[in-house]
Amino acid sequence: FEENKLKVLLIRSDMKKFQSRWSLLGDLLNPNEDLDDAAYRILNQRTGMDDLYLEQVNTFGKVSRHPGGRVVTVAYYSLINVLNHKLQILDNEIHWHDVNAVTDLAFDHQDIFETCLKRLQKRVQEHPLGFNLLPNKFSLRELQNLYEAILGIKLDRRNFRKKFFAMDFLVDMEEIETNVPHRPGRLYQFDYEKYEKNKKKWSGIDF
Amino acid sequence: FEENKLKVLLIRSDMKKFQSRWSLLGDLLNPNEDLDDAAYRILNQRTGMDDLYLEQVNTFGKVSRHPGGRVVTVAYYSLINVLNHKLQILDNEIHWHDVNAVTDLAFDHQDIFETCLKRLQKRVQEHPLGFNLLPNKFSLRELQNLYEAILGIKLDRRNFRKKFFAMDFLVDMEEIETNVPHRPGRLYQFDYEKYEKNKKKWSGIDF
DNA sequence: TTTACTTTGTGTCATTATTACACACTCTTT
DNA sequence: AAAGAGTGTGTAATAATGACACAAAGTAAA
Repeated sequence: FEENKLKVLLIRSDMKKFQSRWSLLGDLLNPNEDLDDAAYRILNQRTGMDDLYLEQVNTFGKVSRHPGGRVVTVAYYSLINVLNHKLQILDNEIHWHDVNAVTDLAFDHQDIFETCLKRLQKRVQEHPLGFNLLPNKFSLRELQNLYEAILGIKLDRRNFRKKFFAMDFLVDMEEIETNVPHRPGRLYQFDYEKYEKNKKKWSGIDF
Repeated sequence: FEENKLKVLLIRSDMKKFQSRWSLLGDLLNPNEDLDDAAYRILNQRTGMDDLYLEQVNTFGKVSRHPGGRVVTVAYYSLINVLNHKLQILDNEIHWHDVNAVTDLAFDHQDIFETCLKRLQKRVQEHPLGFNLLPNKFSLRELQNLYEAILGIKLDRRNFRKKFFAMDFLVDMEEIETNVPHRPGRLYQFDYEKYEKNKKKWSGIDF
């Protein structure tokens, strides 16, 4: 999430057939490696990042999906806060793309991508995942911009604030934004503990 | 779904290690077979049934999950109307079990089973899948019993009826139940076409 | 044939959640 | 000093939900 846009990390395909179209990151599962561990390892190897939200989405297993032979792909998505993690993009064949501008990916990756984005859109309304994409302290405007970017819709500012305050897991840090060209907003933190405690009686965000 | 209970089809494990504990049905993916096709084929081979609702749920890939070696399992669940399809249970090592009485399955199948059941509980509140488990014509009591069995909760009869009528895809067949020891209820059909048309502006059932 | 029993079918009211909308305030920039 | 931009807050109308009661239709048993 950057400049109020939701972005996805893509790499140029190295297959001739797809003549440098973009594709999702991926690699092979090792024989003695748990599937979830593999997803984590691959993400870590490609981005150098650690301690990330990672969720399995779906498994794609059409015979024809990879020109090189039978490949079954288990798709995961991760939420990466570029600011926190200071991702080093070593390879200039790897880039962040606005999710609204992603088209025509290599293999069946367009399908995989859209499935993952839809899953994120749903999940973010059921659990407070969004915070993984924000700095530790954030203003409500930043939070709202994030939700609008993920869901692709405009939200009413007053109702948005009401809703989040009612959920009662934002902690007022008693600080305000700096370097904004207007009246600065208050900064908040997400209270993971409080959320975990109240999880049971909580059934979603729902915009 | 039988006798107002939601049931799952289990088979006795043939592995010594699990000394005839129950397990889910499964088999191997063929080299030149799409994953979804394989799920369908396996279901069909084991049950003789056709034309079923089938949904991929999750992929389980812990190294240690199968004592015989590395097996990655892609879990699907299906909704089978036993009455419509007249399942022949050829093998007496295969049985329907009340979902509330399923414990201690072989392998990691308990985990898989619970994941699938949770998915069904969620899905059935987002899409009208339930009809796959009912006869073509059904009374509102049957429908409510089904939802109660799937969700494991009691629902208010009047509100339930109101909700379904408001959705407006039940067709009144102008017939009534027979062979019930009380006042018979009207019979309804699910109108797939109407549902498909109105799908967009429809966001769930939500009990 | 009468009575008890069970389940159907329906309406209303109180409560809660959602939506839409306006204005004074604070800080920055010119 | 004035303009610009976004913050922070309240309220009223509307819609959705949940709780609840009673007459009617059929069956079963006396």
